[in-house]
Formats: sequence, structure tokens, C-alpha cells
Amino acid sequence: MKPTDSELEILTLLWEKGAMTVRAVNDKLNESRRVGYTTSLKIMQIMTEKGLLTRDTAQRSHIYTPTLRPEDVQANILDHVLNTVFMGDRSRLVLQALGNHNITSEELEELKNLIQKIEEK
Amino acid sequence: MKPTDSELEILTLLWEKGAMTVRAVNDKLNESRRVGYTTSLKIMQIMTEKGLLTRDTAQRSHIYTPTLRPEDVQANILDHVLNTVFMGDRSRLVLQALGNHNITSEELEELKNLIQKIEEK
DNA sequence: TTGCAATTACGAAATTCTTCGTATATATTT
DNA sequence: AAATATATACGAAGAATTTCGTAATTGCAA
Repeated sequence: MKPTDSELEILTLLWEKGAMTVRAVNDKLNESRRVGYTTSLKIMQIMTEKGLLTRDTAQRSHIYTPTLRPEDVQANILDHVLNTVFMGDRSRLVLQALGNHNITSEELEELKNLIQKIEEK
Repeated sequence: MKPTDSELEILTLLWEKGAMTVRAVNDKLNESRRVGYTTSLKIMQIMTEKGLLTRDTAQRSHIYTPTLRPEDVQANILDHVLNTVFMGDRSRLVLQALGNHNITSEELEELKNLIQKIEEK
């Protein structure tokens, strides 16, 4: 369960826009870069084999849906990065993520609330 | 500049223990899993070609050193994850990283200090 | 100095990912 | 119904990664 970058690109589309046909996905992809239709098709077929997508074949144009929620995939990948890249040092990862970047005040509030909750325990 | 998982494993060793020979790296790797000597050698040679390592060939046993600092590689990879996995939503990444995990009080303090600093700007 | 042990160099096989061409099947249109 | 358009299926090629085996080289030791 570790999607490749291409797979992630497609997953993101489906998470954002909801279930789609290969045609729709391919059109979306082609807004940013040139990809052949059969390329998108193939990747989505492989993703289906891997269990990352399920498809409804009732119509001629199959409709693909992600099987996993974004949170779960994100948590998994972040954990992998934590261990392989940050040597398990979670706070360093967080610091790195926050460091010298623009965070909105709403995000800061959210963060402070989370910290509050953790401290209460 | 996007090390593979194997490459990252070796980079981590070198960052932690300092410059090493292939023999030393291979021994370390074999503490957790079985890897052939020439496998480690090959990967380190490729890393050298890619510029991830430099080597001192003065002695018969070459000594390899990482060319990049961990912070830089970490920042790079985290940025990539941010964009491909979290759709650029940095605070969601941070929340995910903090969520239901054990953080020490020192780490929380560090975090609050960082938030303080960000707010001051 | 001849030979053994350790190291590097080279290259090839297995796997995965990405890409697409071609063939086949299924609708739609005229 | 035939022609046209659109979809899926299949397979193959090229690149990157991981894994080693074997050959060549170098240094130490007997």
C-alpha cells in the first residue's frame, strides 16, 4: 500500500472531484501535462489490481472510485517518511514542516488548540 | 535529487555514524537484514555517480561521505510529500504528524516557542 | 615473490513503473 | 446495417531500482 507518484496524482483527482471515468481523469491530467489516454487507463487498471481503486463496469465507460480515504493514505505515507527520512524524530518533522513557511492565523489557532488538547492529557 | 529508499537507508547511516567504507555500511545493514556486499557497493557507487556521496580513494578501501546535509534532504522530501500527498495543505500535514501520537513535553515546548516566533512576525 | 584475502569494477537478471501502440469490443450515427 | 467513434484489453518497450555473480585489482603474508 504505497502508491507511486502517478497513482497519487490520480488518487488526488478522484478524492477532490469524486468518482470519474478514465476519460475524465485523462482530460484533467492533460490540463497540466501531456499524457496518452491509454497511459492513464493502464495506471488505473493497475491501481484496480492493487486494490487502490474499485470500478463500476455497469456502463461501457467504467467509473473508478478510490477504496481508501485520503487520511489513511496520508497517515501511512507520513509514517514511512518519518521512519526512513527523519529517523523517527517526529518533532523534527513537524518543525521542518512549519519552519520558515507561511501559515495563516487560522492554522496557527488550530495548532494551538491541538497542543492544548495534548497537554490536557 | 530524490534518493530511493535504499539510498536513504545508507544516507541515514552515514549521517548518524559519519563517513564509512562499504564494508562498514554493509555490516551495519546486515544487523537488520541480509544484504550482499556487492549490493551495498553498487548502490553506493550509483549514489556517488548521482552526487549524493563523494568518496576518498586515497586508501584501497574507499571512504564515502554524504554531500548533502540531512536538513536539506529532509526539507526537499517533505516538500514533495506535501505537494503530492497533502495537496499542498501544510497544516493538515502537521496535524496529521502530531495527531494521536506521543509527544514529549520538551517537544511541545519547542513547538510552542516556534508558534510564538511565527506569531511575532 | 608467489599466493591469499579483501576490494573495486563491470555487467546482467529480476522487478517495478511509465508509456503507449495495436487489437478488440461496444455504442452511436447516418 | 454499415461506418464511425469511443472504450477497454493486451502486451511490449524503455527507464530506474535492487540484487548479485564474476572478473580484475590491490595489498599483505608466508
